[in-house]
Amino acid sequence: MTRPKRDIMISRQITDLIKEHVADIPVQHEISFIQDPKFGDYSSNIAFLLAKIENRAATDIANELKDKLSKYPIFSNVSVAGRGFINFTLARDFLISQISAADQNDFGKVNIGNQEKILVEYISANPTGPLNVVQARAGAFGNALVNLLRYVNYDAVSEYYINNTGTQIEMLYESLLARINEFNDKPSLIPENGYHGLYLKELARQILDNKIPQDQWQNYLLETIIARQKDTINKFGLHFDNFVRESTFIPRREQVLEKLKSYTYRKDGALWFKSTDFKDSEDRVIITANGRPTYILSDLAYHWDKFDRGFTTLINIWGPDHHGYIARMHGGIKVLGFNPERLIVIIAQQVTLLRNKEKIVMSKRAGEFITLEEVMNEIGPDALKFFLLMRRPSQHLEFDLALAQKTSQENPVYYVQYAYARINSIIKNALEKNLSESTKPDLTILESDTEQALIKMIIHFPDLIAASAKHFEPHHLIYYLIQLATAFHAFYEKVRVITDDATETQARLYLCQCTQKVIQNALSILGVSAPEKM
RNA sequence: GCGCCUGUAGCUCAGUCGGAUAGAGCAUCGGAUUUCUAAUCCGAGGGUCGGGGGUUCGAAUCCCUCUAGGCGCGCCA
Repeated sequence: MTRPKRDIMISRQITDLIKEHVADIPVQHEISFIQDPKFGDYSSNIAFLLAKIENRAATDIANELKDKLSKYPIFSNVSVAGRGFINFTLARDFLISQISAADQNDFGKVNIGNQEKILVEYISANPTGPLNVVQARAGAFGNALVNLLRYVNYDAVSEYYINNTGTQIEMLYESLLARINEFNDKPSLIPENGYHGLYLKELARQILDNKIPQDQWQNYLLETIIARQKDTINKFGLHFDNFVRESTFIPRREQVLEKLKSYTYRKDGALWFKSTDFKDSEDRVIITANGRPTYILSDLAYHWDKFDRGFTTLINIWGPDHHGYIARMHGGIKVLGFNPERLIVIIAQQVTLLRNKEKIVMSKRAGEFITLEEVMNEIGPDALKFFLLMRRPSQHLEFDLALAQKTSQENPVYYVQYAYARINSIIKNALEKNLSESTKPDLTILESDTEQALIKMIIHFPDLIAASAKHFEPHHLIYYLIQLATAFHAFYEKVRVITDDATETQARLYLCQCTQKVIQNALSILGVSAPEKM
């Protein structure tokens, strides 16, 4: 007998039942996961919304619906609370029917994206030095976001844009020359806006030692820095589908200029883009008085190319110093003939690093910064990612490196990973005792409070994924993982998995496996490893 | 001066985009292990959601205003 495939999202299943009694469900309708179990498991705000439309009391509507919805066997209880909430408690049989889907490797995958092509561009650091911690944050976030979008069926692509031309690159080269002169005992002065980091001194040494011909210095410099950045990215565990170079778009700048023509004017020898027509605070130079194109010209060419490649949504993750850049980009994109709303800019706010409560001021150009490499070496890529992803991107983030190390024992990443490792150990023990997994364990015996609570957390996973993806907010997964781990640890303390009772053992092993799969799926979206043992 | 972000427990932060008695971790205090990993569990205390006004059935959330902090404001990126 075939039945239509049931939706794995609890919220959708409940909504479907409400739909049988309410013809038009307002878009603001929400099924929320209730944290406090005394109210139930999920709640609906439908009565409030209908009250406004029908001009009736919310409690009356809620009570009517309650009577109608109570008859469905998926609920063990439906109640009305507050001024008109409808609260649902899920029936045990229903929980069991849902958990039986949770040992699938793809559990939690829901369709939101419909294979829409979406491009996520992040980090895109200038190839002028080592990656820093803000870029680490953008990196951890972008990587997790791409994974999350793919999980909900977007055709998501990650891209890193390398600004390998322009004034900054020349400045970098001049700074290198100064360092080389330094070694050759010639007069040397790093330009005022140049790069003072010691890595350039080290590179200068390398160039001299390897007797690199002078006409290759600039290329050697750039390629070395780019290679090092990529190396750091790999060590941090980030994956990019494409690395795109700004130089690729030089030919296309002309076409951008052509399109922008009616929104440009000459002043003081420069060519200006009338971005104030698009809510920018001032107009912007696109060709300088000495004939150089500014950054935005290439960037517009690049974004034009993104749209040409068929992406319908572009997400850019920028540092806080770029917020003033958004208006002109949106303006430019509009003039190019695309919908500026299709470019979504997420600002990854600043990261303030402290060491022993003292702020570390970071400026790449001044050469004072803690690199991503250094932080990673101190606290490890997993803990660093987890930490950076815990905060929503708009939140300014501060953490003390000394503290992060000192409290690493209580670090939430270990708490979650420990749950995974614990389960692994249990399963290993079961295998050693030749307890074969039952394909159809009798799950009805999972009736204790901690078991029920754990099941509820597990089957909520698809809803959590959907909500996180919808708002581009991977940080919800962190809080979910901590809750899930809490539910598991509580279960572990309360009941024994491997006992003399075969039925009980198999049912509990099954629950462990489901928990483990969910932890694994969530961690892998975040880019954090799931260790077999700790 | 203009723009962006932030202000929630002692500390670091969530709060499913307007919903119920505002939550978690850390820290503090008090308990738990002869059994599958104590990197664990159970419990307690701790709040004028920066202040004020407005919108409505209902506001930490939306609007206005004040205030505090951070960042940005280049013919750099």
